[in-house]
Amino acid sequence: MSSSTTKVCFNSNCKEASDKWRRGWRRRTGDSAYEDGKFCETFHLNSSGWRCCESCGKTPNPAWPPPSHFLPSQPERMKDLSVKTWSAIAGSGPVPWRQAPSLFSRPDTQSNVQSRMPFEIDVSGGIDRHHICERLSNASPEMKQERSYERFVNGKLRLGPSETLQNGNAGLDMKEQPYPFVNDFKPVFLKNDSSTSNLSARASSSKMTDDAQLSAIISQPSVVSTPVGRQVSHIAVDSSGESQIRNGKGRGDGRGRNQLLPRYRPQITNEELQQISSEYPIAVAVFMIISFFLNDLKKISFITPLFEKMLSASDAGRIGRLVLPKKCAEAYFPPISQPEGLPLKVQDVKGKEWVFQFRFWPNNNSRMYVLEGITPCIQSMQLQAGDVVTFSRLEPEGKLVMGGRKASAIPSLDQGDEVTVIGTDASNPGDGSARHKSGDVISGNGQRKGKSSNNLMSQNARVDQENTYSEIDKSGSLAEKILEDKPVIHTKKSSNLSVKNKRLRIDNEDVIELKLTWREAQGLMRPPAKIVPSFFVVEGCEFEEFEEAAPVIGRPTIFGIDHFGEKIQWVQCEDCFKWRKVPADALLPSRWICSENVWDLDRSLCSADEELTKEQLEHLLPAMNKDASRKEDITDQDADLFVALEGLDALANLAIQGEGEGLPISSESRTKHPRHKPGCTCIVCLQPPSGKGSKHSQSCDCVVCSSLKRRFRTLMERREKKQLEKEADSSSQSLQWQQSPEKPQAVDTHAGTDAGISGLNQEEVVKWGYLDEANGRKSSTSPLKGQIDLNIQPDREEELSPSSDSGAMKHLLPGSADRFFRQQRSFGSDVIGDLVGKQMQQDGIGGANFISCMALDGSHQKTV
DNA sequence: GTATTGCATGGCT
DNA sequence: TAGCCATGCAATA
Repeated sequence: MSSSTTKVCFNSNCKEASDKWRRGWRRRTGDSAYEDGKFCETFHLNSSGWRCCESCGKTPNPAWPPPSHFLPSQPERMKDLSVKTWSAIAGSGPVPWRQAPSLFSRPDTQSNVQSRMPFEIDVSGGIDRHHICERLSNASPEMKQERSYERFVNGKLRLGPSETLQNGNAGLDMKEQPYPFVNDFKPVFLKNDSSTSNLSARASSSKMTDDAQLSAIISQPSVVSTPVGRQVSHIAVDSSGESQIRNGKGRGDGRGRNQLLPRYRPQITNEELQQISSEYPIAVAVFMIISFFLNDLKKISFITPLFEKMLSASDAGRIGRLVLPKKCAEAYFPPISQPEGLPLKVQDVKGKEWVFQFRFWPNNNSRMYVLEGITPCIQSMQLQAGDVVTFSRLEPEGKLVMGGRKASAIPSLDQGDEVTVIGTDASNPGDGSARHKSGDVISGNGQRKGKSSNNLMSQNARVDQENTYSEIDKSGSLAEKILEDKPVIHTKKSSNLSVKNKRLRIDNEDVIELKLTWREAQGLMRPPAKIVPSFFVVEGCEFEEFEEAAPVIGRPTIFGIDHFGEKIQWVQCEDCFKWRKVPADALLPSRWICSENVWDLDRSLCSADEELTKEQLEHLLPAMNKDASRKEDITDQDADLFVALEGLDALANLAIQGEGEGLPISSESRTKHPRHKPGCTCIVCLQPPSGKGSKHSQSCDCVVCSSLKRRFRTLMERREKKQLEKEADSSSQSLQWQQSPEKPQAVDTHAGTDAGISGLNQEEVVKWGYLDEANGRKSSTSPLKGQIDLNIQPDREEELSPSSDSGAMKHLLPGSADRFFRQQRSFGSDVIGDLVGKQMQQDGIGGANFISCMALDGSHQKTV
């Protein structure tokens, strides 16, 4: 208690003078904000000066509304406490119920809380602040947390673990919410004319002590606040399940103490609550707030959303049985000991009363609770499978209220973090597949990860995912086609996918397509704009690492080399479909049009001529089509055409990016690794899928390549000699074999009759890899397939497992050259170690060197 | 033959 | 791995 020489109240607005001063209200934190202040005993209602310490200069938390918001004169309170004002209260001020405050709880910012504990608000004539604060100070950590209402962290609200947001699943993962979020909350109350709530009875009892009153308040769960405009309420279901108070009485048997699954947490919409409480204006809520401080909680009742459930096909079927979540049934419905159960009166939002049979079946030493006879009610609400039924309770009378929500009206993506899959028909209530779990399908933010995002985050996730899909959709014909062809992820059985994987099952066919989509997406990935990646090297491969941002989906382009030898991209205008040349490092949006061609203003209009000639376009498009197509190979006809047009020289030029000139590079040469830049020649990017093809360029003269070439020549000479000997011994058999229909059509390496390879010797054939893989087809347009392949093991050519790669061995044919050619095209990279290792051993290169070579394979210009 | 009931099964968490 | 629960299905009305 500080004494002062002044005899005037510290509050400048107070003109009282006194010799008997007391120190300012002691704060629970014990800080001295008002320690040296002097306050008279009178609370100056209309003054805010008392809030601001004129001694130390400390002011109330700016998040707090001015005091007048809390305690205007009675008529003014009703007027001032608009929804907007209320929201401020909900977010920062004294929130008289449990749920809304818990929205903002966060245990790691206790100090903030302490300064803004609602019971510290100076309510004149109300609760003894000191006493309450003492109680709170002495409360257990859990209680503190429970009562740690709102906190701000860097201007944002952090939501505590026990909170439930509009999607009903927040609180599993703390996410930041922008502060305005709290403005969305408003209470919904019902007027109770007939009875007095337990809360009000307790709170309004004049005999109750403040502590008891506080206890009553704190333990009272049956209050609802709903976010305005977000259509979802906050709920009275606490995560601990300890608020299972029915008619004001807790569950003595501890039922329902376990946490409800997020998908059952109610997301009752504002409209629903409003519908239920249509005759009770928001002003009642305001009145409730004020009444709380005035110890006048009479004539108020509450809606407590209990749980909700998405209707399964069975639920919505003719059977008329609604399977109730066990925990919900046990927590919120009357206890039943007999399977027959008991009739349960439920009122719908229209006020119509239904009677269902609440019963259970024994099931695996457990119970399966059902509501029977719900069909009329379901039909009355026009609900179908996939829609959601909600159960609420009117307090204090405990009347059950059943609501419904159409699937198409579900505001959140997730009920437990589900996401809407683009292309699904969410409006089809019979198809619950419209809702997906993010964790299962796309995103990593799902509840399935054991965490849950709040609704905003979910919405963001949805937006992101939509964008992602959209970008893929726009940028890739395959993706687009997939989305067109597969608008809905099918399920095997039920039309109701609800929330479980079972209901999200994807047919194998779809899985394949999704994989292809992913492959496509990989090809579309680009480094994010303005993001400078860091690089690290793994086994000689340089990787880009984007720590701040993931690669983005860009418009598919075809990389090439222009006439000046510079790398470029060819990109097609979304509108006019003309191909434009842009710099190789340009990051293009998924939708790109000529007007965005800032690099070539002459061709920044769709009316501008295309730079590519028709012939060039012919080369360009097959590559593009191939890239976009799900087909792994082009047809023989295409190959013939391509080879005929360009020949091996063209292939050679295409084979390695940068060695061609003026010709667009096949998309096959583009990076396949999403984190590598286009044109990257590291092993990851050079190596075709499944390990086929070459990792080394045909011009490579590294130890491995030169050794292999030498070894190959020796082997071929030896085998040719053997072959000639055999043929001399059995010329007739040889002739018969040559006429065999099994002889491959395109493996006549000696004849050289195909266009483009005429006159080539074997080495050239090998060099350019004209011969294709196991199916014996001619080379595709893939330049990579035209490169020499080190995946060869001449000494083990007949020992290889058919599973080594591509099943090529199944098609091995007589003739060492053919066999060799085939194998050198088909062996997987997994055998290269053995192959080259043996080779290098023969060549006197140690194993360690070999390992080094392999490690540096992707950049094997380095010395081995 | 149809509807209802009660239980069993199996996918999923 | 236990428990939940969607659904199938046989028994029954």
